[in-house]
Amino acid sequence: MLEFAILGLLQQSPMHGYELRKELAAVLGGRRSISYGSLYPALKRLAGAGLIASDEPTPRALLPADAPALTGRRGKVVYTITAEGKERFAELVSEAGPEAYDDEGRFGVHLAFFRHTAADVRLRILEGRRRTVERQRDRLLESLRRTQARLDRYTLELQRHGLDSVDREVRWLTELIDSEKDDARAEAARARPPGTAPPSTT
Amino acid sequence: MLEFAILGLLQQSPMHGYELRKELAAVLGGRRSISYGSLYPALKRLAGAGLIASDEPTPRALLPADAPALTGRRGKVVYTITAEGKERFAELVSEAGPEAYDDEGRFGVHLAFFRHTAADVRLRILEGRRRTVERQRDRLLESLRRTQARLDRYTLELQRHGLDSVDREVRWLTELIDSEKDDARAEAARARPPGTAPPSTT
DNA sequence: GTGCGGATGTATCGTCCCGATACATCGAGC
DNA sequence: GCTCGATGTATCGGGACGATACATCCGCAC
Repeated sequence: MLEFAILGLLQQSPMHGYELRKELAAVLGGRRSISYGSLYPALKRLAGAGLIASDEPTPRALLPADAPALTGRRGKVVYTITAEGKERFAELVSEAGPEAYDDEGRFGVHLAFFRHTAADVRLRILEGRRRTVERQRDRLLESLRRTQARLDRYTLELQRHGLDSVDREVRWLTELIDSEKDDARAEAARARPPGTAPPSTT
Repeated sequence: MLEFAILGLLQQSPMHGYELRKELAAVLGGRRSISYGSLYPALKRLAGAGLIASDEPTPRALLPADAPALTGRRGKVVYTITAEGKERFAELVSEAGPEAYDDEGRFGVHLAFFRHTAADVRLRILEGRRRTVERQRDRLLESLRRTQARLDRYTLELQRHGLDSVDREVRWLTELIDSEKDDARAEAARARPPGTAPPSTT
């Protein structure tokens, strides 16, 4: 997931770790952020796989003679996506199976890069996510139905809030899906000569 | 966090792993569940620390003579909380610092066992959680304000939904806090002789 | 009556992720 | 002149997760 997000961000422009972390936090929706303990190993893995290149500039070049021996003096490391990295990103961006929507974080990353995703894949991911969240809601409802009586106020309140948030997510996804379908219809109408019958909405 | 939840559940009654996992999922709000890859190591840690005892019954006792050699035949393992475990749980339940509310999961567990928590600690945890979530909201708003222009529809939509969910959580917490304060007032009124002046609401 | 799927049940392994921590620089404000 | 917070790179230990393996029992369909 992290790898995916990193490739997506580096696709836009080269960055170093610090920027990457901030952009990542924005992409992830702001609620949960990524730690350096995840970021740097991920960058290493990506570099090892040849998907990104680390550009380590000014390793203390053109120094005055009184340079402090060899203190750490780490230079900024700029990461750039490679051609293989772009290929890999294209692959990841067009995956439409459960791995694209079952995990919340992963789904968020897909959504963040939807502008690089084909329209039909977008729709499948959104609908898949909706199914996943609906199943969560059903499980929650079921569990609430069975245990409601012997729950105290706080647990009940927690479940209620969870249920509410799931409901809202389903509604949100439905709006997105509807708007996607509208776009698709408009697109089809644009490509079709006027007066022709529109295809049925399956 | 897991340890905390396990102790809380075993406080109510002894269980084996499978039950524990299901109850855990309910406690966690139903959205994210715990895997065995987390559960069993946690149980081992707790047993190692003497906070729970594993009761491994019927290790193939009273078998007919034609018992199948020594096939695996694992017996059910029932876990029981020990006296030290109860002490530890009491400690955990009364912690009111950031560790109680900064992490969502941890906060959820605290809430789930609020009936074992003193009223003043409850209030401090709820208010701490609200501050944490409000800070998340502020960061999100700030980031939205700065980047709004150059964001595409999907990213924007994701942020909007995130913001909405944060807002809802703040409102929910406020309701809980108000209701806690009402309870506290009622309690104080009950303990106070009629006609005495109520304490000021700080 | 038999077989098959799904719930119950215990457990491990590799991989990834996180929090804490260390180190280093630089601009702003006190 | 000094401290505080942002910028910046990096590691380490511990913990969580997904995948996987294995075993039992029950009900339902064929």
